[in-house]
Amino acid sequence: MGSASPGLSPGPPGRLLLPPDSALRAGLEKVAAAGTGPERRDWSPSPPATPEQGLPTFYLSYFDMLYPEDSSWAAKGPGASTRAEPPDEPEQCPVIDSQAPGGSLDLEHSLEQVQSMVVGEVLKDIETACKLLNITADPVDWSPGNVQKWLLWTEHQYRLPPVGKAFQELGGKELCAMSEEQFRQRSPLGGDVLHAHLDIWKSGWRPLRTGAPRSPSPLDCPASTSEESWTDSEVDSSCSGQPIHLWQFLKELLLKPHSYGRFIRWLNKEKGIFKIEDSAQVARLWGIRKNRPAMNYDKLSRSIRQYYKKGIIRKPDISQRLVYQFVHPI
DNA sequence: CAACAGGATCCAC
DNA sequence: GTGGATCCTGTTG
Repeated sequence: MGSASPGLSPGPPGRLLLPPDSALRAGLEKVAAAGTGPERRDWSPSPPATPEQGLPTFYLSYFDMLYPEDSSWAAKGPGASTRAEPPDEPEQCPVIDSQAPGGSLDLEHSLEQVQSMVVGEVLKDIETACKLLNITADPVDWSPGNVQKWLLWTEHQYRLPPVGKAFQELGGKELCAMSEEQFRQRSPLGGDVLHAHLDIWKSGWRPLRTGAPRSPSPLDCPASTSEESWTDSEVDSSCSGQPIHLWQFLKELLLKPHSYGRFIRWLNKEKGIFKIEDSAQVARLWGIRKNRPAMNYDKLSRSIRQYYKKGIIRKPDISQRLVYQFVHPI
């Protein structure tokens, strides 16, 4: 890893270039600016959960795809797993480095590709959050409980200071009606960023509903085809708002390595063996999903152990700490 | 000390 | 009844 995303300096040169009419663009740029400015606010009171700080997860997750850690993005086929760096065309990222003289057309095309990739990732993340939180994509529909879930989630994802209390009792409609200034008043630290995130949601949910042109997401409902093959169809529980099972939730996290790979990841996907890298974080996510603020790994692991009898999850043959195995990976 | 195993109880659906 | 959540005791590495 080491160097932070090359060519992604916060200033105009590395700015996200989204379609000019895109409301998403505005939100993204606001969020990006808030997170990467020279006077970037460091409000995480506790030591960050993950080592590779520097950029907020928001940024990281969208640029992970440009410099993929997980092979899924590289799409080199199912076999090319683990962290073997993609040997071919490692410089897929078309940004910056406009060395090629007269290559402006190519550059534009490349930038368009990057834009659509970023927008696609934003939409995918919104979808994922919808599923994991069991909320609708349109913030206007949110109940006060949904709003709190979203706040918790966003705080957690983008390491914002805790602001949930400042927005208690607010429904989605009220939230959406609030200006950035009002956000700032309620939450001087991070209120503006939160507003920007909400902006993204407000403009982002539409394509999800209307089927506006965009690349299909592996997490679309109903389950679509992707290299994630076996997990997709089974995991897609939360589309209909049914209560999600723990094993489904775990698989959903495993499906998004570029978002949750720091918390939980496959050790051997074919065999269904996975490792919980950050037990506290996984438990916390599960708690958010189930509205159980007191959730911890002790309780979560007890629930996992209930799966032993049911033949859903077991300990792998060589038992290791925090490593479990899905009994029926296919 | 954190992870692990599993019994017991409670609760929502 | 099912699927968890919670609490607990005891074990293990």
